[in-house]
Amino acid sequence: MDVVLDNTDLQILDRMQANARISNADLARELNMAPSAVLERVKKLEQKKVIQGYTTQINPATIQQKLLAFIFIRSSEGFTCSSNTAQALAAIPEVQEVHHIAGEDCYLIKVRTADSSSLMTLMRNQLQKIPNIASTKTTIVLETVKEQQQLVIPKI
Amino acid sequence: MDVVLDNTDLQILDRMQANARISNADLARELNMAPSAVLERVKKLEQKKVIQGYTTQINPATIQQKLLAFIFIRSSEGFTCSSNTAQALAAIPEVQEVHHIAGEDCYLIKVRTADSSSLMTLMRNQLQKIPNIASTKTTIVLETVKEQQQLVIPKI
DNA sequence: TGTATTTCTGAATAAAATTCTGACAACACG
DNA sequence: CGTGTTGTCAGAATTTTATTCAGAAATACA
Repeated sequence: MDVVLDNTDLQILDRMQANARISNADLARELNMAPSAVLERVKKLEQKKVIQGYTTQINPATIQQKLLAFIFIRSSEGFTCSSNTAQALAAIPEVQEVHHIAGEDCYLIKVRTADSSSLMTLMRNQLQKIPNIASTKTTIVLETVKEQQQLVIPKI
Repeated sequence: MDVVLDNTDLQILDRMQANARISNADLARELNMAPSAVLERVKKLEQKKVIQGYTTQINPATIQQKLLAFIFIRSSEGFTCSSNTAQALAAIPEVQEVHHIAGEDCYLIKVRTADSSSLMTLMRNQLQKIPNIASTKTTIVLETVKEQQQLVIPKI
């Protein structure tokens, strides 16, 4: 059940993480392999769910998402963090991440909105209407220095 | 200087965010346009930096990254959050996000490691050696419910 | 209304993805 | 040892796609 990745797989993942749209032919050239061999590996990585998908990174400012915030959410006393709450949070498009965390708070979510006023609107109209949410603690991001998944290649 | 995106652009971004490796031909079919027209738009979105890149989402558990944590970092008294500190944080591969935040703390970082012991090692050997870091406050993620950038399509 | 600009279609060409066949190596096991 | 199995790979053939281009349609604007 455990997925085993050799050095070639890691090379492929490393390059595809940096550029998901690299052509299979280019990838093959970089690895000095036949395109068919590389393609076969990529397909297997997809099947084995090592590769979960390919996404396009969009400049948030250009799509009216200039504000980024992290919000800690605490459930009402006596309520365990239910998966319903998590699902309700995840259903909101502006909510880009939902993490169930250890400690007193229940969830940490990452939210993108146009500006601070639309964040307020979101919190009033969407978050507060989700059952069992007792309180929130918001952290506003002033500037993002790095935001990128990066492969940590194990020593061979 | 302001980038203007029409409905077609948003359709393209929406589909490419869901699958960055969709073929230009398929995209054109979905939008009922000629491939050349779609390709032209994608190239422009790249030039205008609306599209910042294409990445592959890798299942963290398969590459020995089973632990996810958020760490709040506070600078030493009397030190403003310097960009040097941010750069030092960003240079660590396990540190996947670095946000400069409002409030008493300076930075919020997102870290992925194999397990809690390797997180401890990272904090001792890497974080604590960065100058001007006074204290850290760590939040361990138990379960991630959602983690995906999602396009918020404006009403047309 | 005329003109410039942008965006599109459709066809041609170059390049790439995909499929397939068979070779080769590593391995398990009788 | 020999044999069958499995997994990986290269190379060629075929299908599909990316890319380029000329000109038509649409749009903006003076």
